[in-house]
Amino acid sequence: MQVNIHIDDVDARILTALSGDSRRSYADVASEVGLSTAAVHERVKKMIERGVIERFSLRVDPDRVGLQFTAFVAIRNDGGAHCRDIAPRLRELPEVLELHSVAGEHDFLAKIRTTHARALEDVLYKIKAIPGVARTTSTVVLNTEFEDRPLRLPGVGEG
Amino acid sequence: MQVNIHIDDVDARILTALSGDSRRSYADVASEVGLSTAAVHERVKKMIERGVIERFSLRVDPDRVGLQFTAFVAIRNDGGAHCRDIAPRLRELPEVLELHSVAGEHDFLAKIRTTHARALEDVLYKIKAIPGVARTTSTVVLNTEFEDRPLRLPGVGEG
DNA sequence: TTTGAAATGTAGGGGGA
DNA sequence: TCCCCCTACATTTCAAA
Repeated sequence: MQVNIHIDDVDARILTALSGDSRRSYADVASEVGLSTAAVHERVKKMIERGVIERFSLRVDPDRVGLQFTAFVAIRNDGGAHCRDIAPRLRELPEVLELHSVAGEHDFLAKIRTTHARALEDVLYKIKAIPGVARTTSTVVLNTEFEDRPLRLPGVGEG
Repeated sequence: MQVNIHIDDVDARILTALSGDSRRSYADVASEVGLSTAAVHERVKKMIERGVIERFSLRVDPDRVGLQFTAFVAIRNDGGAHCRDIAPRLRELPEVLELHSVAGEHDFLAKIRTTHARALEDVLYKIKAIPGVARTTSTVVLNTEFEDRPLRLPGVGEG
């Protein structure tokens, strides 16, 4: 089954193979998907060019690099002229790992990671100081069951 | 400044260097942090052994692989005997990208990605069918401002 | 497919805390 | 003493013709 206009089934299988370990050799991936090394290399290159692959990255255990504390912070704006400027300001805070604009009661949902609870307080003060931010609602993470799982693409592994 | 017991400053700088592009050669990283290629290699190997580096991965643009729809789903359990079994059941669903046990009004917060809104409905039915799940509250993502940013470790880049 | 260039990964020796 | 770094080299992988 064709997944979409950006990638075909073979691309999807290459992405799946690499997402678990992006340092696998192309020869290794090639034997898994049934292509030559050069063909895999060519497809990876094209997926990078098309923006399908954004970058090769590294999964670090946050607990072991001093980021033991996680919280989700919902942010509501005041409906004023500053609303458009909130996201860029939040991007400046390294503790804000991800930021989503959301529908519903709040306007943004931020995933935040710090060394400890006390440090979250500092970040919240900074967020509340951003013009246009009306209020924040924090949800403290007790335990992260899982995150950053290897990719599971729709339509792969069903044939 | 020593970040913590797991890594020192040099490790932190290596992680920072690799997190933006994990395919950078060790020689390249070595010249940046002021070590030999072999020393960088050795440190990376040890960080893998100690679990600091969990894996080398790949950042894929979800919009281009058929995952255009994102939602956060808060899950409340019924306080019964099945509560311990909810997380493993949620792990079986590939659409659930991450799962956190949280304090507050709800018990779990799940980040879910599907092809479209209709597909989220299917996932929600599956979640509600899990024994112990009392109810779910979904927050639809309108736009992801940013996520999976390159690492910014506390105590790095301040010296 | 082939082939040169480059990167990886291992071994052994040396120096500083 | 112990830990870490460096040089050197064999092997593997890359990337273009």
